[in-house]
Amino acid sequence: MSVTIYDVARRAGVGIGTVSRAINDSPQIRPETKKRVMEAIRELGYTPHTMAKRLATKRIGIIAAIMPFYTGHFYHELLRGIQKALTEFEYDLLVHFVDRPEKLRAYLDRTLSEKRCDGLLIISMDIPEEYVDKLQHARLPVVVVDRGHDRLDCIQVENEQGAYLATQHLIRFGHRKIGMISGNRHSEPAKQRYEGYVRALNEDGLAVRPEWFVSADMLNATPDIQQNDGFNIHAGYAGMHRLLALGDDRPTAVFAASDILAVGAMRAANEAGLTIPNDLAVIGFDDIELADYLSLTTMQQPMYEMGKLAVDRVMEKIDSESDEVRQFRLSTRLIERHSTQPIGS
Amino acid sequence: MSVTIYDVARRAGVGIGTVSRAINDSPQIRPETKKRVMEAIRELGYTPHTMAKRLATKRIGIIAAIMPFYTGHFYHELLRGIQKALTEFEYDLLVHFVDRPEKLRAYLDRTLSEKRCDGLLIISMDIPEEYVDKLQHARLPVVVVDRGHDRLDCIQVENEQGAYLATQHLIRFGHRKIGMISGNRHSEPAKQRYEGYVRALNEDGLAVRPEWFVSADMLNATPDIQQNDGFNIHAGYAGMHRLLALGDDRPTAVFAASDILAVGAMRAANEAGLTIPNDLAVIGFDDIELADYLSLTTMQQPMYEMGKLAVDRVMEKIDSESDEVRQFRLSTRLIERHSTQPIGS
DNA sequence: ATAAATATTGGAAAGGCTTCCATAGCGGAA
DNA sequence: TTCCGCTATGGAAGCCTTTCCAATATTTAT
Repeated sequence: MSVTIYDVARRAGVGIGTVSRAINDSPQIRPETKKRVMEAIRELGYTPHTMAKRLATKRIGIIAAIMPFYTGHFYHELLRGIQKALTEFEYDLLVHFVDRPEKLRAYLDRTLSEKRCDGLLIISMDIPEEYVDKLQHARLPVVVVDRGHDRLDCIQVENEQGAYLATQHLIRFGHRKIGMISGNRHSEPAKQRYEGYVRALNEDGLAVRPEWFVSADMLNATPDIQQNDGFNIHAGYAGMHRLLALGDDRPTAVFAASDILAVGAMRAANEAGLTIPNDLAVIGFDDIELADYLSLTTMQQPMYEMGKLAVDRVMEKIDSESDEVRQFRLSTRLIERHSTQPIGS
Repeated sequence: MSVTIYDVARRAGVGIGTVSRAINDSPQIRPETKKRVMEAIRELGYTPHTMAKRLATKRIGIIAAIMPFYTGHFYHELLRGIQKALTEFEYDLLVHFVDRPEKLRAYLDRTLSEKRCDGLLIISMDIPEEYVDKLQHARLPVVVVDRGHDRLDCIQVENEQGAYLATQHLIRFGHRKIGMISGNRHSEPAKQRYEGYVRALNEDGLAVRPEWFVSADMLNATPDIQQNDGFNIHAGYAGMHRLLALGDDRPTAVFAASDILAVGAMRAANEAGLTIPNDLAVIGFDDIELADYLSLTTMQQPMYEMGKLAVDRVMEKIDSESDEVRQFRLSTRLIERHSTQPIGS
């Protein structure tokens, strides 16, 4: 029914092996022969059968990405980096969005029981221990993105260092009373950023006051506030309210563990009649689109690079078959805008 | 090397056909035989080879989605719907983000020359005429989402009707001077929404004043303002500035062709000292996450349903092999919040 | 008990490609 | 002219399923 290499071979007066070599840019073929084959291919309108090829080569040409069902700039940029790199390898991207942890298990089971991709990118998700074993046993190349891992390859941003720099930035500008608003404390990035915040404060001998730290899980457990692991606008808003309730004892500057938290926080502050940065300085983390628009000082994460690196690494693993595990850490960059300024200026 | 059905067949003491039947829940097998086979499968740790299966069945189990590289709630929800439906069919989703129209061509060429999916969803994109022919000729099931099309199956929201209802809502609240801020005029949704806006005005005998209509392409061609086809926060901001420059002659209410435009517009209005909804009413279109947060009245698009419907339809086409072309239109719903209120209340 | 109908089963063939090995063709060295 | 050592070529075998048809086992009807 459809045109196969046999048809092409007959038409070009060559063997099927030669046709295959012509298609795959093998050096083992005379240029003129190749030309004749290519001509036959064009005449017959031949297109290679992808599945047959995959069966024969055992290469699928697909990388799967599993990621949480969050929206936002972070994933957008990450995907852009992934896509860019993948296109260069002529690989396709299979995405699977996950909204609940059980779904991750289900998907991993399916991926492991049917080989549907050559490699896997697990983004912003914690991997149940038993699946780490399964993944390693199946020898499926995996790169964990936006989370650290000791037994799997991983790529993450220097969260601790970034938070340290952000807090230091506020200290440099003369702030002594520095609060932090965070997503759920138990999430990996939240923990690391908290540590960086504390380190910067300690280094300058500033107080780490428990009441100046608010995280989403400390607030009402409304679905709004818990979504996206507590990194959402509502948590930022409610968190800031909590800080403002402290009255005169409130922080004069706030490090928000993500830009979207900062946006909610700024809104609460504005509504309370505070102007930013005069009455309150705010620094975020991520550098989302809205940050530029609202002139929010923030720590930029190299998301695009992270995506690219993740793909490069997983392709490397696919090719090498080596079991070596490598951890990558990318650094953040301070983007100064107008939500922070030297005190008294 | 790897375990195949032959190994399973030998172990279970049956033929390979029987193994295949056991795996695929064929009714043509005795329950006890099936049990024996399943046992052998477990013992050997057999997993079916996906590519071989695909070669044999000519079913790939993948739907590809091509979509623009926009971020935002709209695509988020759409993907959620797509994913949900696909999971039910046990199909995978291949996504390809496109940032420039040439890329669309390149991807379509690749998709057409190698059969890498069973069906295609083309989202929010205009399809070059020549590719319409190619797609039809290749008999690849295609559903166009968020755009109309006369020769291909398509699913879109009732843009005209939605805009009509939005404008009518403003009129009902007593507004007579109603402006509109839009993305690029040449984009399909922008055109349709403009028509709805005009229809509502005409119906009530209100003036359609050219200076009350601003679209992204009428503004400075900075990259910021042109991104996302003019449906972005910067265009909303600049557009509102333009309207405010009209002084006393400015509209008292504005229909923004998307929520994100409305957000920019509201910001400009706030900065100019106007309060919403008292000094200016604003209605958006989309119902993005931020709309709820900012209490923006808007027209909600059934994006999740759209995604689900798109998948259902493309699966239907895959199964039926019929060439029938169907157009779907989903209606929008008014979500009243606080950015609009009856005049004088 | 026996024929007829039905339910199960086995395995060859098909699906379309890559790869490997044997063979053919070629130019240059002896 | 005869070999040798390359490169280029042909095509069988292999990748792993599904499917179809023939063969066998089991029921059911008589």
